[in-house]
Amino acid sequence: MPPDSGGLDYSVETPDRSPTRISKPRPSPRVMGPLTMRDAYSGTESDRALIDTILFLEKKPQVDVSIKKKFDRCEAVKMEQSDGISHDSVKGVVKDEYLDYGIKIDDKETESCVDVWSMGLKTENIARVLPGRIMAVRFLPCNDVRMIVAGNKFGNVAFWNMDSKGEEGDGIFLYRHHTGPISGILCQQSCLSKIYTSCYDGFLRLMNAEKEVFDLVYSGRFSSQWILHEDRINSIDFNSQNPNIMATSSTDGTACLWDLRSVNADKAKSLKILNHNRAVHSAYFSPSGSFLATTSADNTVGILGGVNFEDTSMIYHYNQTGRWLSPFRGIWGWDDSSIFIGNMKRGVDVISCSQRRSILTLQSSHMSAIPCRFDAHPCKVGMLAGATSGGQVYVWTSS
DNA sequence: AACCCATGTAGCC
DNA sequence: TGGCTACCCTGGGT
Repeated sequence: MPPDSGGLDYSVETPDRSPTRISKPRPSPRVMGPLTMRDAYSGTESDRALIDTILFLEKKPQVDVSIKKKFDRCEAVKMEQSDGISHDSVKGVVKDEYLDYGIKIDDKETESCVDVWSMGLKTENIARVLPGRIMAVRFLPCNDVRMIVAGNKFGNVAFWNMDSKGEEGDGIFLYRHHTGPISGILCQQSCLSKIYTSCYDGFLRLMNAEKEVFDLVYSGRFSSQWILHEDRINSIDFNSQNPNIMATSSTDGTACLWDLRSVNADKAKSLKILNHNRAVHSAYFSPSGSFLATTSADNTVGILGGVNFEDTSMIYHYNQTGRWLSPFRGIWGWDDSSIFIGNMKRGVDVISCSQRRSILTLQSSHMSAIPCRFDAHPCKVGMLAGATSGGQVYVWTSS
């Protein structure tokens, strides 16, 4: 998080409507639930999203039972050629030197900390956790429990405890958390029980997972605001080395780098603008902070590196997801070596940062849908989650 | 400004 | 098994 709150008003308000737990009953005096079809069709809750959710809970097995094979080793497909790479500049970085942005350049060709070729998809690591399209997926940053948090377009949030197989509900707990699509989920390692969710409805909610208490922490009121883009902002990311440096991506076709210290002034001026030909759906810093990866509807993934991110490489990657899938967003793995991004062939392309090209595709016959949104486990290297528009979550692990 | 089109998934028959 | 339809309300083209 940036050191400056950016003028956001964090005062707590009484929620307009308490989010409601809708999974199988578990004793908790603080929340409503479980809901029934009668609830769904009567009173204020009679909206389509809730009905869909109830129907899903009543009818659908939560783990795909059609899967028969026990274990499917990753069918890694070697990319035949480096398609459409343009190397504008991939050289000339200065080692061990702090530059204008306060970001240390690391040009070492370090060995990747994970063998991406060994990443595989086990059937027990596949589950349908939600109805409808998953908009955001996150691992709980915890070494002890493999817990996944996913949010869908209806405003539901699911918790999937991957370690509680065979238990009631297969370790999947579903909450009605928001009234619109979940735009983001934030879990912090320092306090695992606090999970923030943001929503298209303008609300930011904090869930205390231990007590199952939900609080509205932010309701869209600004004491100040910045106009950074001409169109919708699709992603915000902060540099791990210098949290004053922020990256945004926008439907206006640009990804921008900002210095929050100067953005606080009247006029916002970006440090750098990367122009794409179409909407930019993500701009994420690499774990070390030395690189920025952008994903755009113009069918490119951009990698910015070098001194003040002046070296730009545009890598061809087909990103036309159409109307029913969430746009792809290339995420970084566990170091600066690779970027993971979904493809339209029900696979996950792994882009090598140093080679500036796709080096392999993770594929599996058990994937019935295209994974669009991803998260790399912050504690477990090689554990990657992908979420689909059908509510499934796939979790790859490396051997 | 109005309209049209493509896109993938799941559930139903 | 396969064909049909609802979903959805984007983003680009005409």
